[in-house]
Amino acid sequence: MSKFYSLGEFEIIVMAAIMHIGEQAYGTLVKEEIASRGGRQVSVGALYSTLGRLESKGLLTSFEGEPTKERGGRAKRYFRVTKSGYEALSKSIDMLQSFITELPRFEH
Amino acid sequence: MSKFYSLGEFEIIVMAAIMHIGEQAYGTLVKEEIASRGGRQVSVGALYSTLGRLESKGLLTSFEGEPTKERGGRAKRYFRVTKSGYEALSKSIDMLQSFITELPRFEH
DNA sequence: CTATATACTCTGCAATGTAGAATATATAGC
DNA sequence: GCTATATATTCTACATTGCAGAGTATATAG
Repeated sequence: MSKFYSLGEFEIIVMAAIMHIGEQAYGTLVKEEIASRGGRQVSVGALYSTLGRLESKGLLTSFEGEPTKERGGRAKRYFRVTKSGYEALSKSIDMLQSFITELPRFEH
Repeated sequence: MSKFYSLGEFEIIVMAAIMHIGEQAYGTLVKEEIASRGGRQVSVGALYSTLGRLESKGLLTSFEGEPTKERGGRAKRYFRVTKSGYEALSKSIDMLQSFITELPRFEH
């Protein structure tokens, strides 16, 4: 029986961003996806420490890729959401949705 | 200009639960609302420390109420979401929605 | 006045969130 | 083959949020 992990807010964003990107998901691209989709600034440190923690819990896996063709540089590390990662993400989203859908209007 | 607060996952749940309850929102009832709506177990400590932190940031306000009519006991402390609290909640929700709506299906 | 129900406060620690410097490693051009 | 530069990740350190349970306060009932 695998442990159930409840995801934090940023963890949800990172996991979802990886799913949106698909096969090409690697650190820097995830960072850009978050910036463009959510309009949210992310530091490299914030992102990679979260990626590492998610992987150590088995919610993500990663493998080495190749450097960028055009200009070179360090090799990419690609990330994939695992089955249990997807389950944790789904549960976290469902729980959140039960609170944030049909949120009552604010009355001063 | 008021500071913008990005909310954590549990903070979102607590704020939303208070809005769902409305005028009668006080600690123990919020705890029950979270348990029934989200199916999520919450300890008293987790809840009140979060309520206190949200209030100290001006996202919630509170005031003393009366004890339970039927059986007595300690007086309730009622909570209300403030205007800036609602704004922070809305922004956090919008950002999350931009990631979790139309989430791609998982493919092994 | 004591038993009990209701409700909140306190204390301490674990987990997540965040930033930016440091490091690694590829290509291009001389 | 050096050096400059672009690409990308790792490391280190600390702040904030999440979480649990014991402890305290205070009302009514009998």
